[in-house]
Amino acid sequence: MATNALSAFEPRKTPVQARSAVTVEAICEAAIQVLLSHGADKLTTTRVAERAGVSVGTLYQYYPNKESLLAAVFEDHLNRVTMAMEAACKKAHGQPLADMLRDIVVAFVDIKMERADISVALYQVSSDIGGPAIVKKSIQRMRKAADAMLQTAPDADPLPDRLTIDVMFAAMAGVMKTMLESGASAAMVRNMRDQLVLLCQSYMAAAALGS
Amino acid sequence: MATNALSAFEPRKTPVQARSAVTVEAICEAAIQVLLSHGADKLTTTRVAERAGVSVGTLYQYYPNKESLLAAVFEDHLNRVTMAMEAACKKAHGQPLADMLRDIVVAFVDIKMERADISVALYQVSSDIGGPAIVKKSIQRMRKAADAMLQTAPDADPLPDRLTIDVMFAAMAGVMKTMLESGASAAMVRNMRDQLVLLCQSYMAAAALGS
Amino acid sequence: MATNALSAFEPRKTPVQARSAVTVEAICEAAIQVLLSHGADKLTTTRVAERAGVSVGTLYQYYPNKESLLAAVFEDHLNRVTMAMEAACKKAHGQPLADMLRDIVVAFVDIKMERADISVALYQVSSDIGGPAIVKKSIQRMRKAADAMLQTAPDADPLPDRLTIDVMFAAMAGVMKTMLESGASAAMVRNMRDQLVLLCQSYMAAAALGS
Amino acid sequence: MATNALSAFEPRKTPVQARSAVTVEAICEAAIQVLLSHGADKLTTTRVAERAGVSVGTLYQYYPNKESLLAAVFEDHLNRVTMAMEAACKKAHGQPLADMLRDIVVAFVDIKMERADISVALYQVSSDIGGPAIVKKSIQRMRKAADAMLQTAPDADPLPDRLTIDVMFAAMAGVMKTMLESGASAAMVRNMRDQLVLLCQSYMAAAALGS
DNA sequence: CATGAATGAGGTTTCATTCAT
DNA sequence: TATGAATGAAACCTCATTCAT
Repeated sequence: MATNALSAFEPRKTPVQARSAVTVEAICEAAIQVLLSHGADKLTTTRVAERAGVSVGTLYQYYPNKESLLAAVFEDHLNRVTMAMEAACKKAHGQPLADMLRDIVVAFVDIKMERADISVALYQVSSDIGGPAIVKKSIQRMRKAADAMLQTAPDADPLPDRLTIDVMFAAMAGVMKTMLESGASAAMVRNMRDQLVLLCQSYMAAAALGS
Repeated sequence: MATNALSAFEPRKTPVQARSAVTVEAICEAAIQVLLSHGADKLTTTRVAERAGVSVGTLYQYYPNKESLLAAVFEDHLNRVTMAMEAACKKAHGQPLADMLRDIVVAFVDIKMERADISVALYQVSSDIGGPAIVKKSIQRMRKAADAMLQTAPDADPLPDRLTIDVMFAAMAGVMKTMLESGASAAMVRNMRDQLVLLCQSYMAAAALGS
Repeated sequence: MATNALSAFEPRKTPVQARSAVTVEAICEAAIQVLLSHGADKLTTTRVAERAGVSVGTLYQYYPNKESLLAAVFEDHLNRVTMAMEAACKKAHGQPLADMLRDIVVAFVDIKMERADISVALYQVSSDIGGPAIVKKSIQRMRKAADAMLQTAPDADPLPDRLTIDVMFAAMAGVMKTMLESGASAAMVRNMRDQLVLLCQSYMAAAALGS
Repeated sequence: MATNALSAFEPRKTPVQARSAVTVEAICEAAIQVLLSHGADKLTTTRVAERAGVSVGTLYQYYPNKESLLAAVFEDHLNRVTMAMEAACKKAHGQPLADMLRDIVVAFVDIKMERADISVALYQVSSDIGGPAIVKKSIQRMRKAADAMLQTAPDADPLPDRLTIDVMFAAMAGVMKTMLESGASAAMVRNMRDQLVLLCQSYMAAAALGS
């Protein structure tokens, strides 16, 4: 069912030729640019095509409708974040729990800040395109990676359960979102990141005791 | 500046007569209903008026434009949440820190769940109506109430700083949002609430030590 | 099923105010004008609205889409024809069969020629709007009226069966259509009409003998 | 004038090579398939090319535009019908009038039913491509063949005039169309065919007496 | 004050056609 | 010759907003 619902947002054709790949990339990038400069409600397919330097028709060759374009951009962004998190989890295998948590928080904040503008812009369109459903898939991947990582921690005993991990990620996302939307400075972000590390570490420790 | 930007969203006239108050209430409620049943992008002023049982013209007597209506609904919801939190903070004066945190987390989760549908619905329109700005005001009030509360805690030493409190609230909001959007059951919400209590308590304790 | 399929073509709201009725009439008339002057494929809702002296939005207040507008015009025309035929049938009650047939052929040709331009124009759009289904309803009414009429004929023995009547009407329609599309002169139409009378009379007589 | 107007619909190049002939045939057949499965307004050149297993570009090598393709298909169909009728007329030379009429009605119904789907499908596009003009040419050929045939009838005296023949053909076409559009069963078609024979015979006999 | 018909700018989407490869 | 990516004019339709009644 969820799959069916999402199918309407799937890209129309996969670019096989070099020319096409460039075009698709340009369209996605243009969508982000327009989102940033005009806002979600002023984002029109015509404007995106214009900014991408192609005609509207071309845009519609690759995306069956406006929503599918935004969903693709959204998914792409989430994909980068998720992959960065997976990499961070893998890299942290075998470390003590506290170090693990520090590393993934840092990785999360870093990847988000790297394209902070996009993150903020995409919050705007999330609801129009079945954002929560896409997020859910991303969360599953992250949870899986975190699980695998935690099992290699020498001092994670007992292992945190699923709920604990989900709550931790949700807290991270929430703090990050608030921070991004408030337009925080680099220094503030650093402080916030440290707090987030502390939050995760203390919460995980407490959760271990409490269970 | 922020004030000017927001002025466009202010309601047009204050209902002084009983009849008007009823009408305004009906319109707001209708807006929520439409949001829930049709989604943000299918919400039209005509549809809202229809559902409220009045004509479009009447709607425009009370709200100068669509955004002001949505902003009013959004603000109203946030107001309820904020007031509930202020009340909870006040009520918890003088208690030990852990109890305080438990109480406000419980209050937060309860008030959000009370009209969970509205919360979810409003996430959709938040960005179109300067949501973050409205949220910021709400956060300020909550921080103020929390500050006042914490100063009466016998065991809060040192007092948590502003960043700590903000991070805590942001974490709470993030976890709550994820939970609401995942359509969690009552039982899951209870579990999540307990986790959130744990999170806040452990984080506050750790923050006190760390500073 | 047929009803459901047609429901998409139903007018959107019934005009209750005097102003509206005028508007609706203007739109229908404009649709015919555009059909005549530009042809079916050049008929756009914008053009129709322009010709009617209203805005596109107004057009869409009364018809949910282009097809429903054309279907309404089509149905209206068919209605006039059908009513004229019903009247002619009724008027011919009690006459000898040959006179009956002459009268209804004359009535048919006359009513079609009266707005010959519209008839021709509507052939163009018939298929886009479920024309055959609408026609079927009209035929049923005409068959019923013809049946009632024939039963009062002193010399119709045996009474023609349903197939015979349907074939006769189909033949009439076919001849009429060919004639209209060939842009025949008034004199040619008169001749054709006489032939059609002859055709119906001879066919009915033969059918009576043959059964 | 008519010639000029039609010139835009002429095929672009005559397929001289075997490969081309196959391609053209595939395109025509695909056009019919699309017409049947999607309807006239959903028929796009791209879709036709797809179904034919060639690229749009190739389609445009053989037909200068969409209309010329449809016109070609239409004309081709009419051609088959006309040729079948000419053959039937020729074959009936020298027979009594009643037999002649029976034979050509049977031939007409048979050839139409042979590809009933195409007939119905083509009614849809007839108006977009100057259908009546194409039909007129076909009718002329059929009239000529019928004339030649009738002159060999031992019992056709006086010979029916042009109007009579035209009316007869128009009646045949009208009855056939109504039948096809109503989706009649094979049995119904047989009955209708018998009626049509009767109609033509009686009408021709009456026309002979009346003149 | 309430109504709801009218407005029309502007958004999304389609599709016949071309042309560089 | 065949391909199919690109084009962009133009179609359909929506909906926030106004204003005469």
